[in-house]
Amino acid sequence: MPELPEVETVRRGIESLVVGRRISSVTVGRERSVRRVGREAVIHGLTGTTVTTAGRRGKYLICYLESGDRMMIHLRMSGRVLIHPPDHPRPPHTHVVLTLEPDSREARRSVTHEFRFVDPRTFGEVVVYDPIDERDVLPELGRLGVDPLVDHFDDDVVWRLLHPRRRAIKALLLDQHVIAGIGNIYADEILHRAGIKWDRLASSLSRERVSRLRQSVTSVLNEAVAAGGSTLQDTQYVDVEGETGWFQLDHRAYGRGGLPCLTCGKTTITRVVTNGRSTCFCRICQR
DNA sequence: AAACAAACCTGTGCGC
DNA sequence: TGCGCACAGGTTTGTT
Repeated sequence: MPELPEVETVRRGIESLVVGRRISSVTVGRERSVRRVGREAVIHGLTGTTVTTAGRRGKYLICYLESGDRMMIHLRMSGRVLIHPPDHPRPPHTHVVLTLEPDSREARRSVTHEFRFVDPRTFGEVVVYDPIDERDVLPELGRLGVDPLVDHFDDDVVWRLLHPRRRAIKALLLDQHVIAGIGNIYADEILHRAGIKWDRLASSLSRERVSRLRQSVTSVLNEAVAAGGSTLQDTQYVDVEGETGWFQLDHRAYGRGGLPCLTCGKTTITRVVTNGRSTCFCRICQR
């Protein structure tokens, strides 16, 4: 579910509601959500400490702790972070709960809250680790590609990344080792706005078209972050306060198979399935 | 190098 | 109303 804009929205929520507040207790319901390091490491690593900074790379959330350790959260398909008062009913599939002490300096932090990691499909995870062990515990972090909003991301960078590769452009956009943070929704939106068909080989695109693609990546992701991400019909994705995003109202391709193309108005959006993943695009606008 | 399938899980929506 | 099946935002691993 959550891609870069949704994860960034969660990161901002943690920044405003969690950073600086002591974690007084930790409970882990489902071991699977902490499978990487185990229940004890998560409980001992978090109890009594404080999140000092909330960071993100691609779809990985990384909270820096006062103890020197770090907490990595990946939401995968169905994970959510919710920050609510203890008397607010815990949703089903609440697997990890951190109790946050009040912070009298700010009204919305002045009472106890629970930081809840909720995840029906349990693909997501919470990892607490010493940064010295990062390479061993989270080897995939070291293999992440450039983050379009965190790293330097200009036409030259994107050209060098894409042009050498004889691979369908959508597959490259989705490849977290190349560019980190884009998933199925935003890949379709980015390609639609760039006017590029999903199966074009990256090596066949001109510098001008790669430049247009880079602009599309930047503008779509920034606009989506500004809108608080995309919440689809099932309302799976919400921010830490339970609010939906709004970028789905600006979708022009994703989920619009059979509906008119809002850009050209001359045809309908085509939906194809490859590798069990759906792709929506316009046969006229995208070539 | 790249394409593809399967695996990890649960919930939802659809057709019958 | 109930049942079975297809399908869903991600990522890794293994096979062609």
